[in-house]
Amino acid sequence: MKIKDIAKLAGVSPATVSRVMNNNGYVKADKRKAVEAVIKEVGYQPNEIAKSLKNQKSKIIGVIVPKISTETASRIVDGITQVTKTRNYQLLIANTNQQIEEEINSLKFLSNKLVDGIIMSATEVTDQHIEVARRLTVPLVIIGQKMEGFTCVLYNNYNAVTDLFNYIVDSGHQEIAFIGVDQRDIEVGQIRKQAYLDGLERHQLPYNPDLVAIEDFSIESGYKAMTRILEKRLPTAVMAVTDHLAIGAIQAIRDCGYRIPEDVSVTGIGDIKLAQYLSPPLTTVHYNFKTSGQIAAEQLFNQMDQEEKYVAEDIYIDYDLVIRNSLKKR
Amino acid sequence: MKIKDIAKLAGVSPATVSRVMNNNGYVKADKRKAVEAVIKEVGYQPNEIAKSLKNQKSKIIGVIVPKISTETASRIVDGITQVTKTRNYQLLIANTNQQIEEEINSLKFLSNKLVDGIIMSATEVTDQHIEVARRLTVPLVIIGQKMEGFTCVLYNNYNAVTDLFNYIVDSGHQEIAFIGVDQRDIEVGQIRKQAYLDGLERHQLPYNPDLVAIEDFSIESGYKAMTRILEKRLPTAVMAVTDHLAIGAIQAIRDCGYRIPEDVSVTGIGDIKLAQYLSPPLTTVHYNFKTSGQIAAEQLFNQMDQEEKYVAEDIYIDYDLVIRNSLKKR
DNA sequence: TTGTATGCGTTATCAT
DNA sequence: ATGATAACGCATACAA
Repeated sequence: MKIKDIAKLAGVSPATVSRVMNNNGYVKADKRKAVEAVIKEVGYQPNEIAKSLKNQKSKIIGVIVPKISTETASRIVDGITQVTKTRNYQLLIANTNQQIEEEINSLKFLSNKLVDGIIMSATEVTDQHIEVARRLTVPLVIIGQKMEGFTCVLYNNYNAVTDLFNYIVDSGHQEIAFIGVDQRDIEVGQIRKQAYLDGLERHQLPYNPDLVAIEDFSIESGYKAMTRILEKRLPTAVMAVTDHLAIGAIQAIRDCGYRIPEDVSVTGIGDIKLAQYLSPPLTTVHYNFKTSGQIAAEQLFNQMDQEEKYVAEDIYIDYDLVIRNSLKKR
Repeated sequence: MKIKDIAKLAGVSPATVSRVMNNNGYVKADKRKAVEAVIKEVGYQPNEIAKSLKNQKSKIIGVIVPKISTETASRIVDGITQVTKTRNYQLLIANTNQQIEEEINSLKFLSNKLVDGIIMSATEVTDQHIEVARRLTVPLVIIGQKMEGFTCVLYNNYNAVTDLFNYIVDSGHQEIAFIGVDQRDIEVGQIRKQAYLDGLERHQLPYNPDLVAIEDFSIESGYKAMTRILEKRLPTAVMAVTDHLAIGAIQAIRDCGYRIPEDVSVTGIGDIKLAQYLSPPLTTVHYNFKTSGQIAAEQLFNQMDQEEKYVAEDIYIDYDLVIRNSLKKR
């Protein structure tokens, strides 16, 4: 059923039907009523693709995430939908499974006039990313990583880890282990580690490579990393760069017969929903991922709305230290 | 940059460019090379919307979920992407926030030739759902609920709860509380409860309304429900219809000064990723949500591929009883 | 106030 | 083997 058919049934021209559908232009009350009657009668719904082609916009926002089945990603997406729905925009999700190549491809593909703007939650930013991003014909907002020349929504990782580190030291810990991720992830792998190293130095604590382990993002990685550390030395506290890593570490510590937090304290970062329901509840840093999605979407719409060149800006999301019982004062 | 421009730059007709892009029709090697050179040169990417209009298909699958920021939903979506990517299909996500109306709207909207097929993860199926679904011009697959006339991917809730109930009774429990959800959710609210009731009868256990509480899906709801039950009576075991409800219940039980599982045993359903990392690790039923997403997508493609009327079928997803330490033998 | 006709960017049909 | 052109369904400029 297309606009022509409706026109015929209502005894008017296609243009009139279009005017009724979009509520613009002049159309007499009786014709309008006739058209509306037919529309309701046959349950006519316009072809969105044809509209997109004609209007040169799809009312779709592309979202690129490294892995949708992750609490972080799904909360970001939730935040994005929160604001896109007020604008009647739809979300096209590209799940890249942490494959850099997939990410680049999605970036290219989505921009082919399929979407009006793109939000990308990134873990790693390569030169290739930047190159493709520069060629984009639609606005792009990045979440989670810094990318020169684009609006980025960032978590204040350095300050967060610093605050957390200070709190751990203030609680009387001197042997603080660190479980991190690959340095290619600038924000999580590099900055969080740097804050740890700077923390050691600031408190005149020695750097001990035996207390540092680098792994992937999974719970299992946390387990492996902690196991490696325990083979060499027993720290009094462990700082993991994500809650999942912390959970794996806790498991490993228990499997070695130690108690938490009596023997070893553990902290995470992220404050996943279940962090407070673990036992002991996890001391961590709360990031409001949903908010970051909302802000990214708002920024994107800002760029889409204004014709002139926008000014890229970095926006830092607030964080909160969440003190629970997985860390014990000594 | 459109096909016409490429044609001009390469000194050929638009038709030839199209042939090169799609690798069909005849085109001499030298012309092909010329066209390819220009395409690479200017980084040409075809307009997907125009292609969709012309081809009468968008290569987009619509996915309707009640709440994306939920482990269940995101794992289902993950499964769907797993198979859509092999077909070069994109995913359009409609996050309905558990609003029935939003669900209906999405169903209507997505079908307007915007998507080639729809997968809907449902919590409640109303007459309105069915009516709109029947008018759909694209195939539809339902996950999680039964809907007459459509292919449904279902969790075998009755059997799962029955197995779990039997296990609880076999472990020596007689006072078994039940925390459920609203009956409008047929599968989770109704069938799981019916299996509980039938379990009582089969084992000649009395039905005690004081031991049954109905709430929403959240952890907080589990807490509230359990608190209400504890005000009246102390069961030896609690069966919650989701892991989140179980987690809330555990919290409530502990806040009343009881130990788990020594004083009260608790079970969940779903086996969220963290279930095994709780203390005590949660006894639950494992559902492979990712698999259900994959199967739904495969079913959808089956329907999209064949021209003739397909036969709606119900597909049940396997489950596994996962015995952990939140339930104690008496 | 309404209708006719054109074009959005692509593909496919039909000539050549 | 290649090119001109119509058509996909809609919105809009222009004519009436």
